[in-house]
Amino acid sequence: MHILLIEDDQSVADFVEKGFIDKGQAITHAATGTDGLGLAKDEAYDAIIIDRMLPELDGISIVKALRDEGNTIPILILSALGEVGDRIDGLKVGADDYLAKPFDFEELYTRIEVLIRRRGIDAPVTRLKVADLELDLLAHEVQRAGQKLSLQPREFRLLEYLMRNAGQIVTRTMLLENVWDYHFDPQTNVIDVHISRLRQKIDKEFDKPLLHTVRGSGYVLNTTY
Amino acid sequence: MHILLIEDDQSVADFVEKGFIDKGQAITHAATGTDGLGLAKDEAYDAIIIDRMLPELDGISIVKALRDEGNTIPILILSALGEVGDRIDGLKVGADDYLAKPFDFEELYTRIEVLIRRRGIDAPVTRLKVADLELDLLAHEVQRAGQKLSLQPREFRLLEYLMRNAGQIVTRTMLLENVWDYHFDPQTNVIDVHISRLRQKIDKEFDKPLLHTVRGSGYVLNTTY
DNA sequence: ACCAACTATTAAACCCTTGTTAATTAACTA
DNA sequence: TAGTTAATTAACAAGGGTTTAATAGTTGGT
Repeated sequence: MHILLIEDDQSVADFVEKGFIDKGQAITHAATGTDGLGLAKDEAYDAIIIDRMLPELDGISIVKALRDEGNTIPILILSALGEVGDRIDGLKVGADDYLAKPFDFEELYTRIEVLIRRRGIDAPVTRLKVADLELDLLAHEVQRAGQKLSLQPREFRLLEYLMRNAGQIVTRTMLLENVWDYHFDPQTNVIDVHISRLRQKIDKEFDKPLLHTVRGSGYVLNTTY
Repeated sequence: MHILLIEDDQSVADFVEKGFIDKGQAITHAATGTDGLGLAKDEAYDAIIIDRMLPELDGISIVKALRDEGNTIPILILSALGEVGDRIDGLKVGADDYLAKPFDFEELYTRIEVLIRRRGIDAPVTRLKVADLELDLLAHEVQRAGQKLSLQPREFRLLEYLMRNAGQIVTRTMLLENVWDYHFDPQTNVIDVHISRLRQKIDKEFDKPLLHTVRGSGYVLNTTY
């Protein structure tokens, strides 16, 4: 995971940074609210830890700014303020958790883990991604390198199955069972035909082919096999 | 929202119950872990507040039991234990938040609000439901009263649109625009034909019809119009 | 290098979905 | 109640997606 820490107090920042690094996690530190907000907007972090009291742009304003533009990233507010009212308004404007200073690093770390875990649990997979190939299960849309591709229903199901098993060899029997709902061998080359058509759409016009043949076994979808 | 409180200390329970009632929220109180776990499994709550120390079945075990069977309901642990290690292991086994006694009610309430809010943000709509009719956008599956129905692609889009606008009158023009992507009048009765076909599948074999005609205006999907 | 087995491509046949038409039935209005 | 309009449904036709089948191309082993 990759965390963004927005904290002006260098000693606190060092303490938190060291902790995450020791855990083998990536962390980026921004010393001012303005810098932090910029990073939060541009980069893709898994969660943000924000100090409530910051010069120029304070923590609450950063949370508000991010939520206003539809950003749903998990946010934990860090603060020295002890009053209940103060604790609460960070949460009210859209933060997900609050921790009072001084805090124990293990608790901070666990709370961050919980926030990220919860996000993963609640958000079902609606979009599959393999390299620059993306499949949106809700919109029923496929894109490669940003450009839309129009697939037929069966091609879509085939690609979905291949993407769900990306990196693993998918046998003909697996395809027959899961994409065609056949529980017998049709004795024809239906699969070959559809693989061929799929290739023309997802690989033909692009540099690196993603759909590879594993002779004697089946197919794999992967960047490099 | 409807909260489940599992707490053996009657004075704490009264305090929390009164707070939620004052906020106009529903709350159910279980005095033992066993009762609480039973309720959590049977009823559909929006969140659970569990005391960590309980006779017979303790809080941690309840969390573990629920998570083990795949229940993802938001859980907040309440406890008198002050040690960091103790605080953390509630979170580790699957709780979403922890609050130490004594606590301020406003903080408890806000934290519960946050847990419920986060769940709503992260979970995109992947399943539409109108009465006993359910449509799964991801699996592309339709069920009524638990039994699968197989719809054609256009029928599926039609039903999806009707369900997204359930309770509201949907005009022919709206259907033409949104289900057929026609921006003109085809001068035929395409819609009528598809409505008819859809009715045969979703209403014919069932007691109460859900798809109603609003003469001169369009159609409505609803239990009682 | 050759052969056998496997895979890829193409074109045509087939079948299913969709849209049209038209006849029937129901609902509203005078 | 008759006349008119709107809605329902069955049958047909067209178009397109899917499968088949035939042909060409690869790969790996001897």
